[in-house]
Amino acid sequence: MSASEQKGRKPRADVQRNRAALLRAAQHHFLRHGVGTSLEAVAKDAGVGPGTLYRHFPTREALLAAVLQTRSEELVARQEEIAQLGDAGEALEQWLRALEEYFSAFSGLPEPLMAAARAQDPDNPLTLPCDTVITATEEYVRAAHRAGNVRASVKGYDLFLAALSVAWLKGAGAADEESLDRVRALIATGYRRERDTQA
Amino acid sequence: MSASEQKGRKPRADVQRNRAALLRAAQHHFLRHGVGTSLEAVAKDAGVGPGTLYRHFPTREALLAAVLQTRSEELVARQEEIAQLGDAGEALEQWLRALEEYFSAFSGLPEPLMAAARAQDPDNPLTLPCDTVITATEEYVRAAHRAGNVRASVKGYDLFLAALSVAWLKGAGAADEESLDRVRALIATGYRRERDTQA
DNA sequence: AATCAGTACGGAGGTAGCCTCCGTTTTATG
DNA sequence: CATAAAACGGAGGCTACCTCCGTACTGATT
Repeated sequence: MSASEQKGRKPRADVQRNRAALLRAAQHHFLRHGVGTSLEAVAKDAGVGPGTLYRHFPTREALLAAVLQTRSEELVARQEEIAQLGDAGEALEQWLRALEEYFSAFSGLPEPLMAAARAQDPDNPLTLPCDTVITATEEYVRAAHRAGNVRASVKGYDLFLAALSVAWLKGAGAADEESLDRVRALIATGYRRERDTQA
Repeated sequence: MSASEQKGRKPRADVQRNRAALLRAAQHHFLRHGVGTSLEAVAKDAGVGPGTLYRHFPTREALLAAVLQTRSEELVARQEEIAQLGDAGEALEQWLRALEEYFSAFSGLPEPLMAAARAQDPDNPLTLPCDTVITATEEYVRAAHRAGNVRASVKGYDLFLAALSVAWLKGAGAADEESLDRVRALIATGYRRERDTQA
């Protein structure tokens, strides 16, 4: 018993079934309609009543965090790939790109993530993943600092915010890919340390 | 008769009265609770029924645009101040700062502005102010390009998006002023053309 | 197999906000 | 003062949120 398991009773079958159905339905709806989607619709789609949904996931954030779990695992995988890279500057760049994709998983996701990042509310289920990526970003920045790839004034949290902003721009659909690429380049130019200023 | 006035009948007194009361109440509520505030509460506060509110302002955006009018005028005033400046780079910088403040007038404002900027829907009352500031930004960027203060790859629309993003960060309350300042600096470093790379 | 107790289910129902429709009231005008 | 056009306002239909509690299900025990 590592922590909070095996209370002596086998978990009920319907609980697991419903939880899985809810997660499946929720992912579908979040993808299709963004994080603001109707939770009642999710419940109906999963074939359960609203009460069941709220028992499993007391808040929208709880459901979101659970659905996001899959993406978090992808992010970890990306980190392992990135670890293969020799160049710390390149690693940071790829990490920021991965972050941005993570934040763009569902339209409207940046909003609650930001709220969680700021509030540091231990009851918010998004706080944990949020803190995790912030810490990771800080480490990438630290490495890039040591390698001299990034301006000294740049902090990890700043780049977290920048990635979140770009994801917001993307998710709100306000910008075509070209504009987004130029904004990304703008930010990259902003944090990179000039070693060879090309012309 | 310039366009659509003086239809032969004097405008009713109650119409003007109610409109003014609605605008006053709306500004108050937008300031206090953000752009997502309850419109019914606004109506009640203005002392009118919901029907009256919706007759005057058929959509939330219409009300928002009307309330924003005052701020737009402030922005024009800022433009005149900025016009006094000799340096195009300085002018651009101040304009972006003014833009950011404009976008931060109410919490949640960047969202509908972005939607309006993208959709180009002539029925959306926010499209006009949005286009206006985009055009103005493009002009400041053009001037700064000519003066050699800004990288050639940077477009006005990019900086509009950047200002909107910073306003979003600010309004969502996700960042302390220090972080925001560093993000602003990051962006500024990104668009400025390096002439004297300070050490 | 049958019972039992604990757990989970589900949907009814209270709350809130959106927006519309239409009978009533206000208003400018002759 | 009479009249018609214009505006009012609130009732009501809708959707979504979230909770509460009687009922149903499930795993354990005998």
